[in-house]
Amino acid sequence: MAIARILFPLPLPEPFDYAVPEGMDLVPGSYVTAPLGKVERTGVVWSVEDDEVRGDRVLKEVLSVYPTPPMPESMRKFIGFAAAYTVSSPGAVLGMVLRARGGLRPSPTETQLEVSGEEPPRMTEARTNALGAARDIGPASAANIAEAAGVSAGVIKGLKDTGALIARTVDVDQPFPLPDPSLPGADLTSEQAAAAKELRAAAGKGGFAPFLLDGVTGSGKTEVYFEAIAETLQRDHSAQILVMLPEIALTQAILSRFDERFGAAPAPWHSGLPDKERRRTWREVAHGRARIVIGARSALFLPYRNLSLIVVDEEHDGSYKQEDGVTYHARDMAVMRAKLEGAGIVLASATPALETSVNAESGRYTRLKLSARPGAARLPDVSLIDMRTAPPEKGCWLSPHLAHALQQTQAAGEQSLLFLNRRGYAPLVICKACGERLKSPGTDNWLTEHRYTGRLVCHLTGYSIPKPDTCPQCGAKDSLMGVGPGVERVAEEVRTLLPNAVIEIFSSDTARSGEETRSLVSRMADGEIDVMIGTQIVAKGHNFPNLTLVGVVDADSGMQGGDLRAGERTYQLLSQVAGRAGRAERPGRALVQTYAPDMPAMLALRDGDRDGFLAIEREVRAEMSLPPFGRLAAMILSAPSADAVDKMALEAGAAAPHGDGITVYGPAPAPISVVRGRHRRRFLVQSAKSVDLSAYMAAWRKVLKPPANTRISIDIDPYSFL
DNA sequence: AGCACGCCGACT
DNA sequence: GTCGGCGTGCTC
Repeated sequence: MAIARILFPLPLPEPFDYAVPEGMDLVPGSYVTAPLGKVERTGVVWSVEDDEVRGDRVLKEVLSVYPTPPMPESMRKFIGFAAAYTVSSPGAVLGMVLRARGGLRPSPTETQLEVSGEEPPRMTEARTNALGAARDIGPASAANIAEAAGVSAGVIKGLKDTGALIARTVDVDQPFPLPDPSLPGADLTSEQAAAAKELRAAAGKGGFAPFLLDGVTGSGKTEVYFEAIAETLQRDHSAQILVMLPEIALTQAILSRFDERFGAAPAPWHSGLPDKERRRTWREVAHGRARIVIGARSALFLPYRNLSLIVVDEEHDGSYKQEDGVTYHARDMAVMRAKLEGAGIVLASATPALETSVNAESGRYTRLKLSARPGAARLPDVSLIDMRTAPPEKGCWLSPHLAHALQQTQAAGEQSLLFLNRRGYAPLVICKACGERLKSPGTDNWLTEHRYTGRLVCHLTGYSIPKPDTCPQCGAKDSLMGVGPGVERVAEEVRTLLPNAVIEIFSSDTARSGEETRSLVSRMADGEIDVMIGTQIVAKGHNFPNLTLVGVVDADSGMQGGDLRAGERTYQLLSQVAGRAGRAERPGRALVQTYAPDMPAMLALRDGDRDGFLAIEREVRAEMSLPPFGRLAAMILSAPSADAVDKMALEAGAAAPHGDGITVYGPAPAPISVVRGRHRRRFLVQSAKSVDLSAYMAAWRKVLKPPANTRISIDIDPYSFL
């Protein structure tokens, strides 16, 4: 009897053994169902053993096999690798792969009707209308035809019975149209053409080949990697290509650019995709029929049959780091996956992560540089405003310099963008009478005042209350006062400064839906808005041709929190924001307000000296053996009470195995020490580059026996230190 | 992840 | 005296 070892999409430590019924054809990678406890579950065959029965245990039998092609070996290896690296179980990683259950079954079908050309024996007005509608909208369901014709379902049925309408069964999920790589690409500058040529050469050869496409904002990186996609499609007629984007960039605009270049929209994948589309994309990917997939980080875990090229656009973007559940960095995992698949990979960015930049310098990645913007567009002039010598007036947040620039810009009929990464009106509310700082219950987080909605909101937990009239602490009336700037307050200041200007706030509060976002972006692009005030949502990829002034209200705010990437992130964010200015013919300028104009990040930003900035950052990290010159991992313990978590942390610290070149720091309260009523403590573990830190963390985790209620999570390569 | 088993509060 | 709350443990 054959035994199948089946991995389930659950956090189980290993695959489970099942008997293979006589005549069932199973191979490693087959998608199957099998009884697990009381229920029937879907899993993947991890191996098939021709052996006799294992021990004396009676095994349950595999129930059924799905018609989906088996998961390729490279994918199974990738799952194993990802589980070991992230210190989670292979089943948990498989859980990320099998998130569209319906994708395993064939497409649901629908009965559609179309006109046969035959005349019904008796014609009525309703019948004429119905046949007309059926002719107009083509094959459609009975209900749709009835609605389009404004007749009842009975009329449609009558026509079907006479043979004037004929029914056929069609799949609800249609395959994606095939991309055509032979369509002409955009006209490339000589620099773009040179980069495209190198990518085409590598894509034509096939095999693992990592590139860093390092191009300033607006230099046309997309057109260049389109050429690599075209070449890959041409070389291999079953090749699949994954283009990853930060979640926020998955807009209609990028889909239409693919459509224009390849004559077909790509298959989309992201967390907000409706079930029906998710199922369709999953199925088409698994069958190898979806050729180009465009998706957020989770698209890396789709079951491609022949993944040949991965593009990671905006590779430095923080949203590639998955923070809960299985914590992984999609860019790093993508490189690993490309290696296992023997696929090409292109990391594209205007501000590459230090990790990526170091890999390019060491020659592990080939760097392709794009230094010019096509046409007349120039990078803006950046100047720093020293807020110590040119402070704003009391109660204001814009220095006289920036205020003046806003007035000039409006007078010239051009647009301004103010950037402040703080939602709401004021990030802190205090009581003038007793000094109380209002916090979210059970946490240390300040409540942010939102004047537009009249509420106080915790941005971490979502807790929100109407703004009280009296201080909850001392009861003083009308004593609560917002402290510090948010976008709403800056908008108020601009309204006073420019009474005739059209001013809009662009933040996750004002752009809740795709519709609202599109409307704000298109109104700005069309010049209908004079001053846009936005949070980091404005930093990404929008093209505003008439925008000539970018003001950064508080460039220092990103530097708090003391994590190792603060300087890097600030530089990336600010240079992206500054890059919004001057994308068309008009030159742009960026004014950056800072209290620390001597910081390397600020000086580099002013001078456009990204490489100088990276060089300094690199020294610091190398000196301290921080990534990418060393490794980091975090272990976070949480429990309902501070006492319980402290006790557990003490035991965990004592149980940490000794390891050469490994230092364990902590326990310390995690930077957000209380989340949803759970108290958290964190260990930070640092090691040399050569150490297998995942294995160390796994060994440590294994000797810990967390008491009831305490939970342990491990984060390899922590990014946010929160 | 489900789904069970298992021990303590408000109902007929 | 039962119904049911969700805490803990198992699933080949």
